[in-house]
Amino acid sequence: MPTHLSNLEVLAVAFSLREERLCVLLAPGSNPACWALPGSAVHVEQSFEEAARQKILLLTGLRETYLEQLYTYGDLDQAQKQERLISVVYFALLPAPAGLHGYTQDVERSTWFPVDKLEGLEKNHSDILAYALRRLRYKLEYSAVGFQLLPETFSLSELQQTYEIILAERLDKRNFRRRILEAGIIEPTSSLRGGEGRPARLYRYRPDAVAEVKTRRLFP
Amino acid sequence: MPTHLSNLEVLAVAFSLREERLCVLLAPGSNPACWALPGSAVHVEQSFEEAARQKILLLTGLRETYLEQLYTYGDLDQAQKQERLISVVYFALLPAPAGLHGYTQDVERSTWFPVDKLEGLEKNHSDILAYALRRLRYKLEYSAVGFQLLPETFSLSELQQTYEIILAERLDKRNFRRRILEAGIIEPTSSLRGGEGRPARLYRYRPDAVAEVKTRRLFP
DNA sequence: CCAAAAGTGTTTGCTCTACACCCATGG
DNA sequence: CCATGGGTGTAGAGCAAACACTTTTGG
Repeated sequence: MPTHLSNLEVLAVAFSLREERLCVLLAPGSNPACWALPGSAVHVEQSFEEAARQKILLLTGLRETYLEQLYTYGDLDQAQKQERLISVVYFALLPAPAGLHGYTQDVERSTWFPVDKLEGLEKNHSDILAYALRRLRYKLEYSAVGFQLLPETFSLSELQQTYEIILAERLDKRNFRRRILEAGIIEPTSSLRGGEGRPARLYRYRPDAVAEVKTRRLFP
Repeated sequence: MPTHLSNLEVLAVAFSLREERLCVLLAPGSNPACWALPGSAVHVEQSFEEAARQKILLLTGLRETYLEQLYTYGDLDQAQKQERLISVVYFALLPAPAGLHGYTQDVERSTWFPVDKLEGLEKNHSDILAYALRRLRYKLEYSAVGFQLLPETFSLSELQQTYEIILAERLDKRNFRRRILEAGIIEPTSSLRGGEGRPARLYRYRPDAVAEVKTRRLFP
């Protein structure tokens, strides 16, 4: 069986909320005129997931993020046909700093870009991003990943805002609360958050309750 | 950036119906006491998907099958830590020959095994299979892959039987028909199939109607 | 005419949706 | 006491589930 040379990288499509917009983390591409999904070689004795996690840690300082394998591309290099670039793409959700606003980053010149108006991405990366985005919206509907984009505790209004931003549609407040609470995936904490208006009860994710959710769609 | 040696293979988890049971295609493993998912090296100038398709063609004679990438494993070889085996796993649905019975194969000594009582699989392969099976059941609920396991034309009873076998539960005949037909994913042909009892109208898949289906679950 | 499988509607309960007002706090 | 966002219930519509008999063919 003939084998051949291949290069291996992991790519990360990392989403987060910045100033009430869904953003993706991009780094300068190999072509300096383009932005690209952050990627990294996989070191010896490191799993794909570890490599992706490490890259995200490096760029954002966040270690414990939601991470899931998305797809693996293995197309041949157009120039040198003998050489194949294997890109294992991971999908990550990073918590927004409290209040949906927050930190900026300039490690390796990577930055957050709103997903809705992106151009000048490196070849193929727009397709990968579009796929990841579709997957995110999809997941939000039948699974319960929303709060992975929020800090450890959050109000129901913040959570609803998150869903609205990603799904790009308005949701009914009462229905939203009922469904999320009935799904049993979050639980109230004892603390409140003040601000303008009446203080909001803060909730936290119940890590034990992941499995149950898949039964029915949250937003059919 | 340190790179290192890696071997690349594609694996196929190919499902089909044999004698009213859901079966998976297995080949002799590298350890001769074990069965394994059929795999193949990826040739130069061949995409992952082409490699998977070719392997299935070789083992079953079927070329146009439903195929989708499932997951990529890249664990380190336990023995030689410098060496990594990258396994890109594909998920395939093969049409049963008419009437849910059918052809046997003995190419490369590969055979069909019912998924419900499997043992003696090669390391990791049971997990991969379990994952693929979960995915199949899942897909069946919200998407419309069921008839990929049937021949080109089929009766509604056969289709229902397929769903019942895979989901391992009984479905109501009238409700099943209504939903499938309302989903608009199949259309009646002009032919009937005789047999015992009243002849059944045959249906065919409408390839144009894939996108629509995702809107709502077929079996909530 | 009997056996065997195909085909067909309606009622009931439940779930989703739409909708408007009171509550708690800070200034 | 007023502005701001947080929090709450219900009625109606639409969808899903349960259910049994008639039709067509072959032997």
